[in-house]
Amino acid sequence: MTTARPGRVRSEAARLAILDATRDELAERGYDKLSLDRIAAAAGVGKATIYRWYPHKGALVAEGMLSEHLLPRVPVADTGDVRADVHDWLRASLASLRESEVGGLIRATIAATAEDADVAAQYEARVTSLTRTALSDRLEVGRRAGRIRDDAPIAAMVESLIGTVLLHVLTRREADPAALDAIVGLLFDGVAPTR
Amino acid sequence: MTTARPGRVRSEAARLAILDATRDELAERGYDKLSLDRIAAAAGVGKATIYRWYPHKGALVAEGMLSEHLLPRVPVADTGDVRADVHDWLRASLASLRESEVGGLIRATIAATAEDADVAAQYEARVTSLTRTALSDRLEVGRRAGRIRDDAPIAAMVESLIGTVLLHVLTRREADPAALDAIVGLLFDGVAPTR
Amino acid sequence: MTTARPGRVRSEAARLAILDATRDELAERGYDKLSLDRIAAAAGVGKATIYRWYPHKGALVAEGMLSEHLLPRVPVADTGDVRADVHDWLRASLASLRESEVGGLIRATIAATAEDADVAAQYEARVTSLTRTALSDRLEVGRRAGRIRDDAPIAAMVESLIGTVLLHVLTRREADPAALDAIVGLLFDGVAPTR
Amino acid sequence: MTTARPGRVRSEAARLAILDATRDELAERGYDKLSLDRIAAAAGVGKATIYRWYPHKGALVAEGMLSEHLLPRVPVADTGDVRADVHDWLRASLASLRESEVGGLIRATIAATAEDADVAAQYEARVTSLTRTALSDRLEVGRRAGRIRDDAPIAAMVESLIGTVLLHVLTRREADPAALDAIVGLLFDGVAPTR
DNA sequence: CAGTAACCGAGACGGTACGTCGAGTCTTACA
DNA sequence: TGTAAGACTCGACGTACCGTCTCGGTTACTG
Repeated sequence: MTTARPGRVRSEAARLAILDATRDELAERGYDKLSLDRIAAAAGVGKATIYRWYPHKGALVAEGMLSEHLLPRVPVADTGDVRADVHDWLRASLASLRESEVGGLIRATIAATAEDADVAAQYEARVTSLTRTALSDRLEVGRRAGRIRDDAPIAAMVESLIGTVLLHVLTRREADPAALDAIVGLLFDGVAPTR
Repeated sequence: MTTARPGRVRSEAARLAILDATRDELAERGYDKLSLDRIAAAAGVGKATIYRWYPHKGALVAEGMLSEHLLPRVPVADTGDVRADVHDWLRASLASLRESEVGGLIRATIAATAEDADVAAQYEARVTSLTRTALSDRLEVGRRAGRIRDDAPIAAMVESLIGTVLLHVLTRREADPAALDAIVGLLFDGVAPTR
Repeated sequence: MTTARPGRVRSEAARLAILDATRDELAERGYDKLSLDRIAAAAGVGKATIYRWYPHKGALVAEGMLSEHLLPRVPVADTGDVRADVHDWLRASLASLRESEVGGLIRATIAATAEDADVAAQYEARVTSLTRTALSDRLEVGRRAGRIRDDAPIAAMVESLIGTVLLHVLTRREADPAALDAIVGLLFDGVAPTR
Repeated sequence: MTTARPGRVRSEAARLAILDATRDELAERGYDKLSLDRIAAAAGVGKATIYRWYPHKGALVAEGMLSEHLLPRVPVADTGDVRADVHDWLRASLASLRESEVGGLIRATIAATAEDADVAAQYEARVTSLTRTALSDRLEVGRRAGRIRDDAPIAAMVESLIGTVLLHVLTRREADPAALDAIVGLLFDGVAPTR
């Protein structure tokens, strides 16, 4: 039951213009060079309109991230072959970073996350958790199909996958196919001598 | 044969005071709230002295990082048991983040790395590479000792370990002992069914 | 019909605080040691507010001068005796320089005038011209009363009077009464032998 | 008997290079934009060398002024006709200001004089006094020749002449020939009705 | 359908920090 | 001892943003 207060209603056009302008700024200049003056000007919006809805610079970026406005999702396929599906997800994730706008956005996001605990919490709860769940679910299916050991540490594997992507983003490295194979091999087979 | 240019020599006292003040500011406020005015004041140094040696804020942070001034090193022990040594390194690394100053510094470092490609390159070349080498060397010894398969993807394993630490830093998570065990188990044994 | 632009209106309080602080700084330290940082601090105003309205240091000083804020006016009396009235004006003008604040302000004004052609033009148009007119008018009345020759070079006389005051300011000299008499005698009687 | 102290002797080349560079800077940018860094660079001299000999910026300018390095002298001729000689001096003085370098230098000098009492005193004692004496002497000769009244206020006349030149410099005005005639007429004949 | 409450753009405000430049001092190596 | 070079502290410059605050004006619910 919406309260229906009196007064003018929030302008959706302004909201979207702000988020679009934020995304552009973030991709182009990064988080700490983000300027609300510039965003307001680019969005054709008064600065006060931004501050009416977002208390901090961080809050604005957080909203941008957890909407569709900032980051593309990389889906986890299910072809029946877990190992191949994980491999593909990893390859696709690293490939998406090659598109310069996506790489810039993710790095901006990481910077925001590093600087601001609230942003980090939002990000974890509403963005990373989706990826985490998607991977977990796929691995769980693989386990039930017998492609993964019953007692396998699935959560740890998800962590490793995400951590690997993160490290590649920060070090701005290429996604070397051989290295990809090595990672997937590692996670599935481990390094210990054959038991 | 040093060139012996004319003119006053660079003040080592000023250099150290600047790096100390930078570390304190970084730990306390993070990378994007870093103020060179404040650093200069805290170091008892003119702002021009900072800019004489460091063209960007990023360059200053980079120098701070690759000296002993910013980050503690976590050594990799060799007790004969690779698995335990890796486990200990991971536990110690994650534990060091609990000390609030270290956590703040690392997050500031990550932000700097995300925002500035030069900083990232420096960091990779002079900091991460040390850890990477230390871990690789230890694993290599383990391999020669037969505790690790001959064809094991050691480089990938190192990546996974560092990526895991990174992800914990950014998400500000506790180092849950069970999760630690899971990660080490994963890396050594993989998730595939027993061959 | 005033244009009524959008946006917040200019703060009159800030404008006056800036001019007052400028006057104080100018009297105390002179034109080239004038610091906009100090003015802003003394006026309780952001530096940007000064720069928003005055593009140069010179423009600020110019505005200060042509308002009542910087210089006192010395009136030209009309007692019926031109010679005495001019004498009094000259004495009063030179006397006012003895008050340390006025002397400092005038010297600052002269420095501003010497350094900046725009300031000089403003000063001529809106300050000196008032004195020039006041003296001219009084002398013209004296001419009509027959106390001054019909073909007397009134404009040149005004120039001489102002130039004399100026020279005293710059050389920081006392207003010697005998010298005053001599100047007035010179201007009325000339130096040529009696015709 | 020169004392012949030990050590290297003062470099005359450096002294002259400094004064030349000072004159150029002063003519081009004026007193308050004078930069000792720039002077030192232009003169090929260390900044310390300037400060060894001149305690303040003002002292350097003062020395420049009272040497031949800054200002041209306008001589006072003696053709037998005082009135014409004074007229010519005034015309030549005002004409010299038209040369842009001289005008700039004089205005810089005035600014220096207005800002710094020491400079003003030096200037009065070593520059203006020369002009003052030259004019006084010529007028005195005229008096002895009967072209000027015995009781004429010669000092006041000199003041008026110098004051007039000063006012023209500051107001950046043309030397209008008719105005020149008027001034000379004023000083010789006064404005009072014929006695 | 008039009031009025909440919104909107524009843009000025007090501040903080930026990166640069200049003043005046000090420290080298060399002459 | 004097000199060129150049690093030093201090402080001002003029610009850019921050987050706040009026302005005049626009919706849209409410009495």
